[in-house]
Amino acid sequence: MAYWLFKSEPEVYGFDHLLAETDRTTGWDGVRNYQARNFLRDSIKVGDGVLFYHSNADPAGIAGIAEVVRAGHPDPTAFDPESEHHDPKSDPASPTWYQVSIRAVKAIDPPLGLPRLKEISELADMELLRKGSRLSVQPVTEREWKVIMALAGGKPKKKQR
DNA sequence: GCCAACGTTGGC
DNA sequence: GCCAACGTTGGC
Repeated sequence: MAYWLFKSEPEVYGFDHLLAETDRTTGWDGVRNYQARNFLRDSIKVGDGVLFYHSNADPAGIAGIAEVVRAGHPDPTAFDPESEHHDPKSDPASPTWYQVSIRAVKAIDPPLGLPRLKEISELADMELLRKGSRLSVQPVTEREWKVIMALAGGKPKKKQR
């Protein structure tokens, strides 16, 4: 069991889109970065937790929780000439690009905004918060996951301000 | 819209 | 293999 953060622009595909899918499930296609591809192909397993992050958004932040329901398999959009993610260089016999399938678990509404996340000292080392970080599929530690779950639970705390 | 940070491409 | 040019990401 491991934890991940997936980025998406909500104007393109937000957590609401995932909730609207059949069985709240979709293939996470279109990833065209090798480091992210390696996670999708090799590391992400059924049952892993996913933080659904809205980038280029107002507000930018974690908008939902999902779970992995299918491990890495070839991304069909790479072979589809109609797809904007088509990659003619990818050979179906030895695919370049992979996807996993995820299912929505629950929305975080309102999202956990980026400024809020930056305030949490236990999250200071998150890949997401590193300056210049662009990785669209990234690992999250168990500790970070638990902290975020607690924040997402929305329970009032004494120290809240 | 700006621009820093990053990844990829291609000439050499 | 080096690295400049270019395109993209993503916060602000």
